[in-house]
Order: sequence, then C-alpha cells, then structure tokens
Amino acid sequence: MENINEILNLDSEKNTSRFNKGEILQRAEENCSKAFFVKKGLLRSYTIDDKGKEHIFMFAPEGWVIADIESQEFKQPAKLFIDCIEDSEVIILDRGLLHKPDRGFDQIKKNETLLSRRVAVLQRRVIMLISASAKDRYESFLETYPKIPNRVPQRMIASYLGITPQALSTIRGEISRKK
Amino acid sequence: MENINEILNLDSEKNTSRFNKGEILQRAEENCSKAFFVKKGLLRSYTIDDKGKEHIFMFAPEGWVIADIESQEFKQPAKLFIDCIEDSEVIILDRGLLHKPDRGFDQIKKNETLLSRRVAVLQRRVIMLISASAKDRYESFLETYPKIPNRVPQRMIASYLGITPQALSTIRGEISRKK
DNA sequence: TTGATTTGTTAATCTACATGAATGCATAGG
DNA sequence: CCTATGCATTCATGTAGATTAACAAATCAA
Repeated sequence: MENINEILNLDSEKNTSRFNKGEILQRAEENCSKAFFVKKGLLRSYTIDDKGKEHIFMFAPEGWVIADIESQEFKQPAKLFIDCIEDSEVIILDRGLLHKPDRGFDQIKKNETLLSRRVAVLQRRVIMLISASAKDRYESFLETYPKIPNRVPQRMIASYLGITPQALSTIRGEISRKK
Repeated sequence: MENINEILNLDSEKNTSRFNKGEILQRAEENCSKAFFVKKGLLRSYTIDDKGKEHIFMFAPEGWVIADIESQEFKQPAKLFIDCIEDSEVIILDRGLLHKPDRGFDQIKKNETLLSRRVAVLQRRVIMLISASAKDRYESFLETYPKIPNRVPQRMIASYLGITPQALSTIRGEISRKK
C-alpha cells in the first residue's frame, strides 16, 4: 500500500511520528491498543512468555500496518509488545481513527482487502507451523520475505520461526554446506 | 453470526445445499475456490502433505464461514480440502456472490468485523504454536472451543494442534491422572 | 582506543514429541 | 450375526530441536 489515504482520511505529514531503533511503541498489559502504519523503517510485534523469552509475531516494513488485533477485537489488554528494529516513521492509528464514521465506501473496501490478505498470510503461517520442519519453514520464510533477512538479526528470524537461534544457525550451516 | 443476510443479500432457503458426513466440498488443486457458510453441522479444512498426512487448519460449526482464503487472495489453486465431519447444511458462496457490487454499507462493515475477528483468532493460534507446548496448546484449545471436542475424534484435534494422536493421548492421560 | 555487551557458531547433552507396532473397543457393512 | 475397518491407548525406540556452555566476531559505550 503506497498511500495511507486509501484507507484513511488524514493529513499524513501532520500525523507522522518518529521513533528510534529500540523504542517501544506499545507494551503488553496496556489497554487501548493502537495500530501503527509504517511509513519508513521496520517494526516488530512480539510476546514475552513466563520464562522471559521473546516470541516474534510479525515484522512490519514500509507500507505495513502492525497491531495487536486480538486485544483490539476482544477488547483485552494487549498481549503484544511493538518496537522499532530500525529508526522509523510511523502513523499512529487509534481506534477512533480506524473506525471513523466518515470513511468512504472505497476506504472500507480497501480495508476489507487488507484484512483478507492478512488472513491469507496467517493461514499460510499456521499451516507451515503445524505441518513443516524448521528447515522448511525457514526456506519458505526466505522465499516469502526475501528482504527481511538483511535487515534483522538471525535470532529474530529464529524467534519468528518458533525455534532457537542455535537451531537456526545449524540449519543455515546445513543449507550452505549443501551448495 | 445468526443471519447470513447480515453480510449477503440472498435467499437463504434457495441457496442451501445438503451434504453427508464425509462428503468433500472442495479439493486441493481445484481452482476457483469457494467459501462455505455453515447453517447446520460441522465442516473442516485441511492440507495433505507429501507423506499423505492430514493437517487440519480449522473446524467450522454452525454460523461459521470456511474457505481457503490464501488461494482466494493470491488467486492460486486451492491448498485446502474442505469436507463434512457431520451431515451439514451449507450455503455455497462463490467469489461473485461475496464481492457483489450491490452489497450495502452495513454488509461490508459486517464483513470487515468478521475478517478482523478471524485475524484475531489466527494471531492467537500462531502465538500458541510458536511459544507453547503441546499440552498448553491442548488446554487452550479446550477453553477456546469447549464444544468441539464432543463432536470430533481425538485424532482430528491432534491434527489441529500439530501433534500426533499418540502424543495427544499421552497428554490426556497425564491431565486426567493429575486430577 | 578499550573493555563490555550482543551476536552467531559449534558441540555435548537432554527432552518433547514422532514413529512404529501391539492391543482392546467401538462402529459399520455384508 | 460376524467380520473388517477405524479409533484410542500404551510402550519401545528414534530424532528434531531445546538447553547449556564455550568461543570468536561484531557492535556499542565510555
């Protein structure tokens, strides 16, 4: 999505916020969870389990929207943290903004498409998680998001795949040895 | 969702089809993948991997819509099979029907809500898959869908959780022994 | 620059879950 | 009715990936 105005009426310049690498835009347990449109940079969302381990739910590069949809939909306190992997420019979309009554027909339709696509991506991810080995999931990740690996550390990719950094390192070793 | 007319204009009675337990409504590799609204009964969607093993993506009881959204969105041949776990009454929604231009404002909005909720559910599932043990995933499944276990065989729940029937049987043994 | 912290890699060990096989039960079909 | 097929359970064994630890390279802070 090149232009945020396709789904929202707003002054893009005026609403843009800047954040530095490492800054946290949303913490778990916060209520009133927001959505973030990424104009520039790279964000991620993740949970932290009881053992203090991070699990990355998604990466959001330029043009993506990132949010804790579960907590929004079920009106629960957020379960996801959201922070910056790179210095980023972001439009903060609060609930009011997202469901403004003056949204046009086309904007709602555009949002419908966006949501469908998100469902499609998640469907694929779930199927990979229940049916494929760590190695297959990694290779599929590289195909689907070829630009992400250059921008994020291995350990985050491992976290996204649901394995440890060590396991990913071993897998990468095997792959490169084979070629 | 009690009433399909909330998202679609159509004569519900006229469009209802009946299927028996075990009947397959959609096969992988078919293109022109459809969506199915379940009026009565229980459907499931699943993939079959290279080793011939089934992996259940979702169950759809009364009031749910089930489809291969990935293949619809990316216009690829279906990856999911859809069949009946019980005798069922179903409204078949083809692509034309779902995106009819005469959909009203409210209907699109309703569909938007439906999609958001689906994203929320999938978000939760992904997080469980990358961060929780099989036992935790099973217990979370029981809480989230307390009525499903009475209607489907254990092996299908195992498949949904991404584990083998044997592993699920062991987990169930442990749980009941503890109480 | 220097020391300190983070990152990726490798290796040894451990464990959750898979695989394969045997058994008892239920259900379905002839 | 009997037999066949599918389902759940249990057990023995195998394995993918977790854990722990050690080390080198890169990055960061002072």
